[in-house]
Amino acid sequence: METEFPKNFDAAAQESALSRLWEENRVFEPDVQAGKKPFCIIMPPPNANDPLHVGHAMFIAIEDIFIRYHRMKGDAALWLPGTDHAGIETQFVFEKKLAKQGKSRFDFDRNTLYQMIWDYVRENSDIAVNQMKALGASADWSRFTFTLDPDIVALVLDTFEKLYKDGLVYRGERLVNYCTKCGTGYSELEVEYEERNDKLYFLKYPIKDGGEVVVATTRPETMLGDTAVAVNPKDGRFADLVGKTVLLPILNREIPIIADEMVDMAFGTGAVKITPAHDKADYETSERHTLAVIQVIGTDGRMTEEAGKFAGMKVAAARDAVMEEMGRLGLAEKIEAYTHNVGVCYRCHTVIEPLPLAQFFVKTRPLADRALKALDSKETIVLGAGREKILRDWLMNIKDWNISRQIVWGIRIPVWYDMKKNPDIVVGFLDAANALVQGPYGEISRTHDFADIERGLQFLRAPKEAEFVVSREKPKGVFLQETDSFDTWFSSGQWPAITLQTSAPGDFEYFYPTTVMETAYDILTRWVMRMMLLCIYMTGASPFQYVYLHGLVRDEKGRKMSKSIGNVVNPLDVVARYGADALRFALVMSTTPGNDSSVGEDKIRGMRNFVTKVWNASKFIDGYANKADLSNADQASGDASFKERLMSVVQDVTHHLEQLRPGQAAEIIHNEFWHWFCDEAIENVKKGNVSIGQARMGLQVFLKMLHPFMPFVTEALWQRMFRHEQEPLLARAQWPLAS
RNA sequence: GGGCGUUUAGCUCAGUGGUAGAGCGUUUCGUUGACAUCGAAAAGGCCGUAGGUUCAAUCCCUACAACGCCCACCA
Repeated sequence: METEFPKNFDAAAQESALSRLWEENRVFEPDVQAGKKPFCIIMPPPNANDPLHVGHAMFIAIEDIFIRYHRMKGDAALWLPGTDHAGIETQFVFEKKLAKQGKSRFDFDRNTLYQMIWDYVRENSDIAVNQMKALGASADWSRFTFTLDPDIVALVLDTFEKLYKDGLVYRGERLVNYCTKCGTGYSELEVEYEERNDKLYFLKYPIKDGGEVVVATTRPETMLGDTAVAVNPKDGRFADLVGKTVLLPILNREIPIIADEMVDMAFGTGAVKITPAHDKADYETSERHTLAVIQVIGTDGRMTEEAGKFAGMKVAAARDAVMEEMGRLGLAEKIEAYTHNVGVCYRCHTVIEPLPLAQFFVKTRPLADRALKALDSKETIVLGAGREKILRDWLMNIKDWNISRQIVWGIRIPVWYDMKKNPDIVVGFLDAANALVQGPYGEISRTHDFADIERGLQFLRAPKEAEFVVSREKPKGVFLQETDSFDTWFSSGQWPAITLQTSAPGDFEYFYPTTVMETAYDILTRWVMRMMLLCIYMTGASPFQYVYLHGLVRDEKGRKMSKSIGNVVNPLDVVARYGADALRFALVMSTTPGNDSSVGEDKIRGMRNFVTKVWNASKFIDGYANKADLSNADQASGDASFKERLMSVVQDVTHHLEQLRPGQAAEIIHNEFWHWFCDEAIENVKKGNVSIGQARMGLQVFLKMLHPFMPFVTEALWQRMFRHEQEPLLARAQWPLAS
């Protein structure tokens, strides 16, 4: 006997039981068979230890719709989940935790620190996964992958070795975007620009033969590292100065006046101080004129020994001190207010300090050309309000990718230095008393054993000429491994290829290239582009056919969600109050790729009402059908037109899902179910114009169409009303055909 | 400075070469059993501005404006 039909769908009480039902029946594992069409989405891996925010809920809703639809269609649908170690973010969070305990990362040797973070991540790593399950994500959890799984790491190292052998990885000294607060360098993509109100300082530099030249700068403290003054060769005002020598104030260093096209005659005085170590344009100029590179700012954000008496001062203090000194010398001409854009760290918004550092770079030009070809040939199609053009723009103007990060939490670069051959490599390590000892290896090794240095190793800085060996095993002899680790995106950029190579035997051959990559547009370049670069290089094929870029979720007033405004929607709170189905539908209905959407509580409540509507309509049909005598297959005058309309809805919904338009599909189902099926058709059942048999059949069709969007309530109804028929689980039922 | 996107009902957003749509909000009415987490009805839009193409433009083209994003950037 059926229990009495409950008045409402109790989402909170039933969702976990329904999840178990699906998991027990292994519904989410793809039915891999020859002849079945593969459909594969690689889940964008959330940070392993982060709780979900509403953006995650968005990708889960959209991807789950695609996956559930294709599963019902009979495709071998694989949604491959995983999490990311998120190197910098995670280490940053962990360091904050350490700071609360009055400690820092420099209190621990690398291995200890790595192990501590590992434990911390492990402790929290189920958070994201359980929350995704709570949202109904029908991913194949049996294939779950973590970026630091040993088999994944092995493949990442393979790729590095291959790139190195192919000459696509090199070690080079460049001006690296360095954040002195985070203590690591970044690629171009992690630098943001902010408008700042600063000052433009006009400094007089005496010329050796007499006279002076005035230069304008926003950073007077870097004058200590000047190695030239440049003017434009076409600038008549300075024609007779080119080739003369300037006596750099304070340090009294002799530097040349050079002519270079890079100088804008109209800006400032037309004469520019050249500081190769701390300005990108100046660095390039120095390469053209073979000028010395003198680093006066260190990675700690303080002035170096090269800065003479300013050594040890922080940059801001040094700026004041230098200007004071220049004023005393009568060489400060004037100071103007000046507004310009300053590069800042994308994460902590500290001003980025360009510093000369030897790092590993990936030569991106040849990789980008192949990615462009994949776009040209439509091997990969980008959906998202014109964002393919932005991607193309990046690919056409791409710069080499700095993949070195000065952090512990990540995959350590498999590069080794023979310390006997490279005594000038600077090492820093914790000695027996846990004190940091640092200096060139040649000197340090006189007073410390190699084994002690190796054990307590904190960091190692090799000059760009240092010889190195690429190897995942420690070579025999006195070798130390590079202490930098890979940019997190170097491993996640290989994600579609490497996960499928490790998930299950045959997966790669069957599912690669994947069908859809669905993610937020704000990581188009950081992630999607990198995946195209690396996966095409690794496999020869672009990793996905379609890129579906969803927009950012904003609050009901269109504002970005932020902790300071206090408008952050926590998806789990919403699930607890309104159910996962309501949240999913609210996020998806009427969204289009590439455009932001606003979601407030009103919308979620409205969709919860829709869930209730589905429940109640089902309840009515169930009760009505039980009373009616279905055995004599009654018919009614409106049955034919009912079926016609139903089939037309099926056709529309299917069409939009095929076209990757879940927002449109959702809107049609919503409107047709509510305003046609309920408001008209059910009323016609009451009037006898439509037979209950037809309505019951229609309900089944609607439940199937609704299932990808709101899996829980529809499965609950299916189990109650239709489970005895051929299809025991709605999640595996056959998608309706528009016939 | 270059590029891209957006502009539709009070709000948040879909959509279409041929009398404009949804949710929420508003107004009026309705508590006989699917649903008040509801139903019926209604108000509310020269579909950013100005031109052009077309028999016909909210939709295609051009220019402009506002807002947003990406990139570049003169030290």
